[in-house]
Amino acid sequence: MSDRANSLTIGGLAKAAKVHIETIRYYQRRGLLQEPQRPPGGVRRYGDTDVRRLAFVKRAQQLGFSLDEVGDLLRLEDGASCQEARILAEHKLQDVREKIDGLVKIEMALGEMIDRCQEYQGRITCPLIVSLHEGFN
Amino acid sequence: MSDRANSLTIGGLAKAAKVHIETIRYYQRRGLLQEPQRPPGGVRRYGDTDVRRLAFVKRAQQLGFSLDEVGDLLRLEDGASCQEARILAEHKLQDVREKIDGLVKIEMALGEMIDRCQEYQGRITCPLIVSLHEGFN
DNA sequence: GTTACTTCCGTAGTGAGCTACGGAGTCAAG
DNA sequence: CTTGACTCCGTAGCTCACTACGGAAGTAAC
Repeated sequence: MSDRANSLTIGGLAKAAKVHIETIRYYQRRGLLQEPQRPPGGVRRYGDTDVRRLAFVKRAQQLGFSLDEVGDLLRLEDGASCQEARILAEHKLQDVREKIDGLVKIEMALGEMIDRCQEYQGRITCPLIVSLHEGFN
Repeated sequence: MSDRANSLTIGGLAKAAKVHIETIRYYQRRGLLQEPQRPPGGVRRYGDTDVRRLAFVKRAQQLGFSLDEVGDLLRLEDGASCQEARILAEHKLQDVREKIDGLVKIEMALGEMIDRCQEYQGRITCPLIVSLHEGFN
């Protein structure tokens, strides 16, 4: 709606999208966000499409896509290549699952170490340190 | 055992500990690994204690400790301060749990997106891209 | 119309954890 | 004793995603 107005300066866009100005400029340089025409002797204006695009980038990032991959996604958007987007997402899903598995192992190891530390409190050798020496799995 | 021999050159240590030579030198610069005396006109030699220390560092890293934190841990080791080590580990455990929670959310979101992509295959608008625009939670 | 904030733009710096480079010195095999 | 691999050392570069800086031009409020 207010998109046609394109009323935001870069600072307003930054606030609306909750990112730093420099991040916007950085995304423009990386080609993730287009730079609006600058009126001669004026200042660039942004609108809702830009706010939405920033939200898209941030959301994809949260989902574990790197900025390069976000770029791919944005290019797919125009091409409507659902197939390719799905393959990208499937790879990401696998990554995410592997990360979770690793972290769960770490969680268990840390938990055990802390428990043992609790039990043996006051002894000369800290079981946590010993565990670190021994390795896990 | 072969520790007293201290027979390894830096290359041998790197192989034994499965890290790059440059990583060893980097850890020495960071104070995580001590540099053995260099015999005049000779080459430094390393032993099992060094292999074990590298294993310690790598393991702590796997557990999500930064190299600075590993440094703390190594200092605690000598001081036998179990209490402090436990506090460090408890903080790390919390971090790890938060990371897991975030990733599980992402996992679900990605899974759903892929499912929808499957269903709607062939349509003009890719549901995966649409999801990315909508946000999750 | 003056003051004070923004924008613009390019370039440089940050942090974490390495990785590479280059030239001199050292060691081990044959 | 030569050849070729390895070590030493300092410094520079890398990746990722920003973040900061500085000076000129534009804009908004009073």
